[in-house]
Amino acid sequence: MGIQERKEREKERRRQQIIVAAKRVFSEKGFNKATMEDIAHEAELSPGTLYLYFKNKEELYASLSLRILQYLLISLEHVNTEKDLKPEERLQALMDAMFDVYDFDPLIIINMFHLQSSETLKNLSPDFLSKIKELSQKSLAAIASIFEEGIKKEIFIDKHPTALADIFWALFSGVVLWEASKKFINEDKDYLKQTLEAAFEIFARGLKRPI
Amino acid sequence: MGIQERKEREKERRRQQIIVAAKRVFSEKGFNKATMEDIAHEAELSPGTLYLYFKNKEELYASLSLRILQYLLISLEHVNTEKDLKPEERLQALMDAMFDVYDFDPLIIINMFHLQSSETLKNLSPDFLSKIKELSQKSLAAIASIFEEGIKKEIFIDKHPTALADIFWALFSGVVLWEASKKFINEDKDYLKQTLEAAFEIFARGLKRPI
Amino acid sequence: MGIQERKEREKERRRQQIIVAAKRVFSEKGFNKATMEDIAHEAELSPGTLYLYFKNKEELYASLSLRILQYLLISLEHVNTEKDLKPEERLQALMDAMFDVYDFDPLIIINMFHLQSSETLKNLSPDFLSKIKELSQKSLAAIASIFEEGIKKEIFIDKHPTALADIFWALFSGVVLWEASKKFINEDKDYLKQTLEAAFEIFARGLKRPI
Amino acid sequence: MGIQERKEREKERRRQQIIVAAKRVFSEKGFNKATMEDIAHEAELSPGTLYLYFKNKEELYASLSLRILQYLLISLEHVNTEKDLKPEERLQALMDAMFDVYDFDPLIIINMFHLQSSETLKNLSPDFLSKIKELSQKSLAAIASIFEEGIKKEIFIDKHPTALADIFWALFSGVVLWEASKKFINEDKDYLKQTLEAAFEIFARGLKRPI
DNA sequence: GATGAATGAGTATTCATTCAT
DNA sequence: TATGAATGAATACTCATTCAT
Repeated sequence: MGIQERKEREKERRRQQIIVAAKRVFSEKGFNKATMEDIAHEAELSPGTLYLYFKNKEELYASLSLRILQYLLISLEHVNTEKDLKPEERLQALMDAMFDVYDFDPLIIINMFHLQSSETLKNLSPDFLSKIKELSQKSLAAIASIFEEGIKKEIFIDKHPTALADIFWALFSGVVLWEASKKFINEDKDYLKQTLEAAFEIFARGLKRPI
Repeated sequence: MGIQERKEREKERRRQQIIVAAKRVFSEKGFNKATMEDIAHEAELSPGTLYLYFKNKEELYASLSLRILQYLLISLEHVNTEKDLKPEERLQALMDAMFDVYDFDPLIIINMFHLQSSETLKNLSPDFLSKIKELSQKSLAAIASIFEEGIKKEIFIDKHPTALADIFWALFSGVVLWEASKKFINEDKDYLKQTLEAAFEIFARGLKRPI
Repeated sequence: MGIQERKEREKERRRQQIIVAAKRVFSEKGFNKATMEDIAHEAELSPGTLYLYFKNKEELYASLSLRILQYLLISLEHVNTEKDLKPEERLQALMDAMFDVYDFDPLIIINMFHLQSSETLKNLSPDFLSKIKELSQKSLAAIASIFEEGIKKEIFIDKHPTALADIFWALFSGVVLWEASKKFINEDKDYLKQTLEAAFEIFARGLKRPI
Repeated sequence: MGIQERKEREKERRRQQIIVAAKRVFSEKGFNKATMEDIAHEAELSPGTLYLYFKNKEELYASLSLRILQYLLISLEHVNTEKDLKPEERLQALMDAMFDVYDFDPLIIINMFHLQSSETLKNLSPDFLSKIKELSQKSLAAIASIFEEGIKKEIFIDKHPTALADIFWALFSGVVLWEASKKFINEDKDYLKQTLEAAFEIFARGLKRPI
């Protein structure tokens, strides 16, 4: 392992160290109330150091989303590349993947909505922004692709795969957000999994071409 | 009309004047960038006056949500009180009502999510908060009630009406938010209505008990 | 006196209050080391209030220059409008005026050089900037005008009045700056007046057309 | 050449390398906007290395002035040591020397004024400071010495040579600064040489004892 | 000597909120 | 009631300088 490579690795470790701290602080306080000093403190670094690794507060926050988008895309591609699945089975695999992604980071949807606010987008560097867009589009495309065979074989209803992907994603994110909201308002227990399961069940049935 | 009552009416008019101005400013700039001075200016009042009618910036913003929640509840109750509708017809009426509510104020969902962030809730007065919760719960209950007959008659699947209400609401808000997001990222045209229609179609079919 | 006018007057008083405080603090610490908080403290106001009257730190500093430029221009115009002065007498009046301006504010030249740095100019509002330029140009023109008659009557050498004005101003500002510098380096006594007098004497003689 | 000496030479080369880079960066960005990292980058060194050769940013900047002061002093001494010059001729040689020094580094005066600000002086090491003072005083003395013979021979007016040196230096620096300023404000062309020539002409005539 | 990653003190500016009038 | 001038807490970000390697 050359010196160059070791440095690169060290640098990546620092980034992760900061991201982990940022996630903790942002989760607890939300974007606005969390200060860079809080995060630096949590990461046991000085504020200045954060800026060696992230352009600004927005980009640090957005990095959390980037990470999850990467995880999401990999999961989705896995669903697509699995062989010999019937359309219904592949749909089931998609749903399982979404549960998995949610488990990996339950803040996924909240992060992503913050990310998409126009104010935030303005403060990101172009490079960063295009990475986000690319991952975002690929993920959607991956979801769409899952529906394709089913549509072609006339098992699923005759909609454009992209439209189905939008609806599927909207349903997923809607349930996640809504269940998070209910917690704030009703201080209920966490029904996320159950609701999501029921939602997916309805979606799956609604997706099938009526006989 | 007594003096007391006239004063009350005058006061209410001021509140509305401020709310209208606030809506314009918040829509244009978003919560963070909008300043109380902006709103005061738009309402042709002084900043101090705003605080005679609203406890603080958060509560002013939340008032926008309150207003729409009231509209929503009335619409939903209307769907419920209409007589002689078959479950499928009532479901259709619900969907139409949601389109209508969205037209009344397209920012509905965005407002509501801001409202539900824990940061915001902390700054609201208890009175206000309970009004919100009440309306919120009543609305959900109204939606749930729409499904009841269909479930009883075994036309709709056998889920708890509240669960179906959650899913329906999540689907609606998910689509609204997601389509808004896509505009930021892809600068696409506005496909909201189409996506919503397709989503509702799938939902309606998925809701029906399989034969 | 109407309410409007009284408010206007009150506002102007505040501006002056701030300017006086700013002058004290900037004189003592220089532009960079002086903080807005220092100035606010000196003015017995809060930092925020400074920004109600001045756009930013640069513009507050520049206001000091504006004030002196106004004084300078009035003095110079006075020299020009005085009647029945022979060119030599008018030149003498100019020199006296410069002594007077220096007494009014010995930091005049130092302020003005800070003002003219390009970094500073960028931070000024266009309105402010054009006021500065206008006063600056008028002052130069006023000096030039003082030389005109003498040139026409062939008492002074045959140079363009503007060129003479430049040289005169350069000599004045050069002496002021240099004597200020010497104080820092040599901690000498203040020879400004003597040096300026001698410099003016040489200039006056050099200005006369050789026989 | 011993090892010691070779090291010494190597060290001096590094200093020059840094000074050259510093000059480029400071010229382009000014003192405040120029960062030590900029300079390090320009010198193809690391920031830390700069501090092995210069105590701090101020002293690095001041080194530029030191360099030009050395050049100035040599030029002035050359004027003094030239033999068989009549006072008027020696005065002319002085003026030529000043043109030459300006050509060597047009930022000379701006640097020197920065140098003389009290803020800067506080940050210099005593050694460095006394070098500056020494060169500065010697240069003034050299200028004064140029006038001496002319005064003694009653060709120049009867002022103390040091006073004449001050005035001469003030005139030179005043013109340089003023012409630089005019460029910022009026975006005029560069009239420096012309103005300086005219200024020197007036000075030379004013210096001569009236008959 | 040279490096360059890490430091952390330092500050202009904003804006929700107040309160004397 | 209404005003709007004044407040002052709060914070992202910079960059000269250091020091372990």
